[in-house]
Amino acid sequence: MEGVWTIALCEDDEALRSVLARAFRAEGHSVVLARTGQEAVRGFPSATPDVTVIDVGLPDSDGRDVCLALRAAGLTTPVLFLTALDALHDKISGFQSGGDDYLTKPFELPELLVRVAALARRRAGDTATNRGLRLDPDRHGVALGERAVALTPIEYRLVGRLLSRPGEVVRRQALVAAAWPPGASVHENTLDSYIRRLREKLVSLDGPPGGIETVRGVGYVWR
Amino acid sequence: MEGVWTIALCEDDEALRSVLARAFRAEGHSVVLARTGQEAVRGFPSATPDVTVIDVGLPDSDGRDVCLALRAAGLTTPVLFLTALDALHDKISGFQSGGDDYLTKPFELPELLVRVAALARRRAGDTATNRGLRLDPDRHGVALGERAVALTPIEYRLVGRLLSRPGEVVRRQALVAAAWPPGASVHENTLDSYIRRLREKLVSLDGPPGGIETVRGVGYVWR
DNA sequence: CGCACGCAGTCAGGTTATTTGCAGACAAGC
DNA sequence: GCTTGTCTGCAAATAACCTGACTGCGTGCG
Repeated sequence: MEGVWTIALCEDDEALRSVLARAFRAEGHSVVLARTGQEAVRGFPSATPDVTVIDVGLPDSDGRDVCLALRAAGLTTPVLFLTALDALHDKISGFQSGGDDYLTKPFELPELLVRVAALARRRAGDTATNRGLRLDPDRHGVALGERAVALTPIEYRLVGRLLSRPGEVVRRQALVAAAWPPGASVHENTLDSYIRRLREKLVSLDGPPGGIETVRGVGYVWR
Repeated sequence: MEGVWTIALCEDDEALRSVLARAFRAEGHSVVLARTGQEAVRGFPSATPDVTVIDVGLPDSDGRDVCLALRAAGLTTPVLFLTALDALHDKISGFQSGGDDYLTKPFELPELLVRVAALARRRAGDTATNRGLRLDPDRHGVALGERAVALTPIEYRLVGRLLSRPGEVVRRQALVAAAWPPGASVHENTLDSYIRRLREKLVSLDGPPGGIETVRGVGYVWR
């Protein structure tokens, strides 16, 4: 896994939705769910996901309209369409309503995961620069200009989560959920230890001061 | 259309090849053609295309091996695989042998054009070379200057995958997928053993130190 | 046939990096 | 000044990896 992302999923089928959500979480990503197009349009923009997966065949509206509505709401994340329709015009119109990829049901789970990863990676390349600091998937670390440090898997997922939305407070609980496998029992203090070590590694890059700030009683922010 | 590119196409079927070539040219791109994997490996690197399209089912070799060979030869362009196989493992191993997209025959021409355009648009910048080490397909081994060592099939595919993206961490899972036939059950430790044997063989070439570095909890990098 | 050989896969034990938990110092907010 | 939550340094526990040796399988050769 190259990074830690937030994935928005809009799917009406109960079974499929939970399978996909579990699969994404198993890879360490956070998931935002919606059952209907309406829910998606209401919920996704504020979640600012890294990738959006939308079922075209929603009960209340066409997934492509949802995509357009999301774009209109200012969401710029890549969109992958999921659909039972495999006629050509559907694919093309999927791409043309702002979609970035297209997958026909039935599909195999790993293929979806791979494609989602490809989309997220592309986006990360576009935007993951925060004051010069960027996640470096190649080295599995972070880099600032020339300098770079390697990170352990947990550290990597932690910065990934913080960097993904600069200026936004991330709750301790959310960080734990992002960095540890689901269901892991994590001692309160363990997170503190990691933050400490992260800060240590980050100063070794000696960029401008700042970085991980703590918000007492809530969590941490990247600034 | 956003630009004019050079597209390399490796396809053995006469009819399909000319249809595709004509379609690409109709959009204003230049096209470099190859009938066989051998031709592709010889011709594509010097053509430095923006996108490479490879048929997996070539008569003389597996398209994925062609991809590995091209990558080893220093070609960094995105690769789109074309294939009649739509079984899952084929798709996955396509992605993991360094492919960037995958299209199953029969496909509709506009879809291919759209995907090729997407790849060309996000074409990555050039990357580093392999410090003189290169894959030697004839001997089925690796060579550094004068010296050369032979490799077993699995070893060969492993270095191939590592060399294909120097400096980029390759996950254990991806290495397994690249080196073993799909669905093979590979004991955790088996990969370790192979890496060990590879390192052993590589020091016998006594080039500069370095080579395969391990990234704990993730995979390995070629440096 | 019987043997040697190279390749592939396994195992057990040693060696590290990573992860976790503790316990005391510190700082913020009431 | 007291409580609560966070920081820090450290050491134990764990998991990942390395290593060397061993087994089984097939191929080719005498």
